Amino acid sequence: MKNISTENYLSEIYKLEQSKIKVKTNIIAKKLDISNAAVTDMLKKLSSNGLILYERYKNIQLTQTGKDYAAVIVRRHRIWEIFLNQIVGLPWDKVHDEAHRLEHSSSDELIDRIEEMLNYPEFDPHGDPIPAKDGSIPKLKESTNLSKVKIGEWGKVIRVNDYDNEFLNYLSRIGLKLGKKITVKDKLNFDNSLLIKIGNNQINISAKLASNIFIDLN
Amino acid sequence: MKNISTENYLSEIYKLEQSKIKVKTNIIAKKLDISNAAVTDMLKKLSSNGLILYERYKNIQLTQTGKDYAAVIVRRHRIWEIFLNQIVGLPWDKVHDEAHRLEHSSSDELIDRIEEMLNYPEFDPHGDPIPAKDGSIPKLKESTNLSKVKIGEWGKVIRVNDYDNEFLNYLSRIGLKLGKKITVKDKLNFDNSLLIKIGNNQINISAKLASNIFIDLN
DNA sequence: ATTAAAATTTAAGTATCCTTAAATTTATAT
DNA sequence: ATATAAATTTAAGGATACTTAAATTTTAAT
Repeated sequence: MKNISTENYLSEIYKLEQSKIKVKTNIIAKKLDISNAAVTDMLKKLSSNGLILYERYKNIQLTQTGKDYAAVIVRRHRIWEIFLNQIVGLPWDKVHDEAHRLEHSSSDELIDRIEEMLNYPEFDPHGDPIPAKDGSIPKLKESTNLSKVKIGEWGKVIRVNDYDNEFLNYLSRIGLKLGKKITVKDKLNFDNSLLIKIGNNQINISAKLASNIFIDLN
Repeated sequence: MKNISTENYLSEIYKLEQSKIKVKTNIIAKKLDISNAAVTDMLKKLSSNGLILYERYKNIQLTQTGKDYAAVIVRRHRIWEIFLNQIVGLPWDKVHDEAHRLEHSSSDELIDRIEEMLNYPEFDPHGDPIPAKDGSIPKLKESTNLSKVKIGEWGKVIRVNDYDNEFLNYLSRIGLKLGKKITVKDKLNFDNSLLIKIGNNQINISAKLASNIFIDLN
């Protein structure tokens, strides 16, 4: 176990790489809510520790060592999330923050044991894949951003972004969970909002909200 | 949540006070495995933060604020220990270290939820009492140090010290658990070791080992 | 009461990870 | 192509929590 700060940098960079987003000082600073200068400082350290490839003003990349280590952290995080959700019964919008702290404080033995208890899950409560012990990642089903779904089409929710607790809490309140069927009934050009049917309810959701929900189209 | 270091100091001081041991720089340094100078430094900070009463060269005492905060940490630790032992299935000698890390990374909501799952236990897997939310502590049954038990007497194990994993692991291997009946069959003046009967086995244990086991005498 | 040993504190310095402000480099718009 | 904006880095500095070495105070032994 390295220090918490290093672990946070590595897992943010890892998640950005996974989403095919170019990794830059700026975005790391925003994600970690610290100054750009602090990030530059740390990038030099991570680089000299062989965890990332870094040249001034250029994009950042994890080395294989960095990637392996980051996968361990992300794995810890996502296994904790399922555990907290399924076994402890914490709601969707609480598990992320809790898991974010616990991920730095648990031995591999504990994580492996919990993984076994959960019967080797592949996806966390938000639909994100859980890296296996060897670093391999379960394939995500192809998905469509809800904001791109056309009127009349329907599908099942397979992933939601987990950045924002208010967002997740709202999803719970409208009964939106992984696996739920959603039909797009209408779209307003005016504000790009969507009228969706979920269960027996029809609700209007904003474009921004829709863009954080991913659908397995029928 | 304050920082990890502060939490470690407070819970060590708290445990020392609970055991009626005079709290001195020296002993804190040993418990936390750091230099005396570092402890002196930190005591000044804790004092100026109103968590302890401290005068140079004198004994140290928690203030009420410090005591309340320490109880929260010790509570977190011991609830995690039971959870890890009973729900996750970690052995006796693994739970302490794991809980020691987790105690700094869990919200009160999580701890309360786990406490509920465990049906409000009063003692941790080593027999130590769990402070309640209001800081009150379940009364320990009166106990006798095993090394003080006379030949022919018997009783049940109600607490063991949790300082040393090798010790705990050895107890497991000889089948010694909380609640087990132990009879003292003989004592050797030569080295103060004891011959004890536990289950159907008779074994010889050292004076030092015995002094870390506490018995509810018949 | 004196002295030696033990405990404690002070002093000086280190590593980590952050800050703001200023300087530099890169990207974008026209 | 050039000006301007945006991103990034450098520079200087701060808080935290350690370290070792030296100085001071307390404790214990005689």
